[in-house]
Amino acid sequence: MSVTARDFAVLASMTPEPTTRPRLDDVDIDKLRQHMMVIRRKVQAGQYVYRAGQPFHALYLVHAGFLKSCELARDGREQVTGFRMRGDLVGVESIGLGQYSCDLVALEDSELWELPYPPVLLACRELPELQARLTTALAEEIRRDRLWMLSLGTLSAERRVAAFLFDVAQRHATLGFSPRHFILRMGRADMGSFLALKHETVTRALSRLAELGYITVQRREVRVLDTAALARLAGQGEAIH
Amino acid sequence: MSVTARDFAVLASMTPEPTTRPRLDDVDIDKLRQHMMVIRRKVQAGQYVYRAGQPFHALYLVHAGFLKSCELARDGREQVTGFRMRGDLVGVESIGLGQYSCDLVALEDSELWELPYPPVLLACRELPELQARLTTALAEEIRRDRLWMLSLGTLSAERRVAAFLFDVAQRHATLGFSPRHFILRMGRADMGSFLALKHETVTRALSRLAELGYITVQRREVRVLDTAALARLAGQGEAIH
DNA sequence: CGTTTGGTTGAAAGCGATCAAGCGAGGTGG
DNA sequence: CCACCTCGCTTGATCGCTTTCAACCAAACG
Repeated sequence: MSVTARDFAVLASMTPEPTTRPRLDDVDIDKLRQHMMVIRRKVQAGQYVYRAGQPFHALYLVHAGFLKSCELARDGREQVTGFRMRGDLVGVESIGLGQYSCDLVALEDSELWELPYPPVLLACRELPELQARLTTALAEEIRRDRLWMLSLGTLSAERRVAAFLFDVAQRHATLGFSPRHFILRMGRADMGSFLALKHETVTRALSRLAELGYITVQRREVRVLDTAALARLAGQGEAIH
Repeated sequence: MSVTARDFAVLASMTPEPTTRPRLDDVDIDKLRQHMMVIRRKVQAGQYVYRAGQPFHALYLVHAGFLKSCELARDGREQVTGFRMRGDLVGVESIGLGQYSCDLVALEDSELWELPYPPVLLACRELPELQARLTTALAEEIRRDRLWMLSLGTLSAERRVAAFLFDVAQRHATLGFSPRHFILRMGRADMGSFLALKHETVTRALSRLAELGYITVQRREVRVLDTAALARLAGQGEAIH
C-alpha cells in the first residue's frame, strides 16, 4: 500500500486541538490581548513571514502550520537553523538588532499571531510573569541550539538523522499528535541543511534506519517502530552505569 | 625567535583596561549594585565556576580571564560551545531551568562578578532598560550560536579555523587588544571541540594557513598577517556583486 | 634530568560528498 | 484520459576530506 496525494491531504488536515499546552499558553495570550493588538496572520506554503534585513517589529507565535528559519551569510551560504510548529515563539532571535537576522518561511499553509514588539516590552513591565516567560523562552532557545550543536558536532550522519526523527516524534507528542506516525513537512534537502548533511546522505541514513527495523519510511511518511533504538542513536538513551 | 615560558607570562600579564566598553557596561553594574550584592568571585585555571546539574542561582559577568562553556550529554559526549572573556555575560543559557545546563571552566585564572538571579529579575522590574539589556543579551547569544551553526555546517575545516581566528581577532579588538597578535588561551583539542574537528585537523589547518602566508603560528602564539584573507575564508569577506 | 603534556606531522582508513542515473508521484496540456 | 514533463527521492560508484593511528618533538614541570 502506498501513500497517495489524497492520503497526504487527509493527514495534513488532521489538526486536532492539542491536549497539552504550547510553550506560550492561552493564559498568556489573553493577558497579552489586554495590552496590545494581537494580529492573526496567514501565510501560504512557500511564503516568507519575514526576511533577514527587514525591520524588526514583532514576534510571532505559531498557531498552526509548519515553518523553517534560515540563517544566511553575505557570501550566499545558507542553512536551516530550525523548524517551527504550533506553540513556538519565533522572532526572538532578532530582538535588539533592529532588523530580523534570518528568514522565516512557511513550509505549509500556516497561521501566526503577530505580537508587535514594543507593546510586548511594555506589557512585560506590567506583567512580571510575562517577562519571566519571555526570558525563559529565550534561554530555552539557547539550550535547544546548544543541544543541536552538540549533536551535529559529535554524531555521525545516521545518528543525526535518528536524533532528528526522535526530536520530531517528541515535539509531535508534546502537541498531542502521534509520535509513532507522522508526515515530515520538509524535504530531504531541508533536513540535510539543518543537520549539516547532503540530501543523498539523509536518504541513505533513513534507508539504513529502515533496514535496521527502527522505522519505516516512504517519501515523507515515517513510522517509528523502535523509539528506544532511535533514542539510543540520538544519544538520549538511558546512560549505562 | 621562539616563544619562551617567560614570554607567555609577560603577554598574559598584559591586561590593560579595555578602551571600549564590554557588553554590560559599568553604568549597568552600578545600577545593579544599588539593587543587590554583586559578589566578586575568583577562579583558578582549570576550576569550574559551575557544572551542569548544579542549582541555578546566579548569572556571571566575566571581569578578567578566559573560560570555556561545555555542553555535555548523558552518554558522555561533550563539546565546547563557547569561549568567554571580559564583558561576556554567562549563565543566561540556564535561566528558567532551575539548574545549570552546562559546565563553565576557567582556562586561566579569572575573575567573575556573580549576579544572584532572583535579585536580577527583581531589579529588572525597577529598571526597564536593564530588562531590555538582558533580553538583548540573550537574543545576541542566540544569534552568535546560529552564526556558528552556519559556519560549522557550511565551511571546510580550514575555513572554520580561519573563521575562529577571525572571531578571536575581532573580540580582541573589541576589548582594545591587538587583533593582529594574540595568544590563544585554549589548546588545540578545545578549539577542535568547538569547531567540531579533531585536534590534528586544527593543527593541520593552522599549518596550512601559515603556509598560505595568512598567519604565523607557534604553538599558541598567533600573528595575523592577512586579515582580509581570513575574513574571506570565514565567509565574512566583502560579497561580490 | 626524566617525565608528562600538548603540538606537529605522516600514512592509511573511513565516511560523507559528489557525480550520475533512474524512479515514481503529481501536475499539465493535448 | 493519457502522454509528457518536472521535481523530489533513491541508489550506485567514485572521490576527497577529515579522522584515525602512530611516531616524534618541544616545552613545562617536578
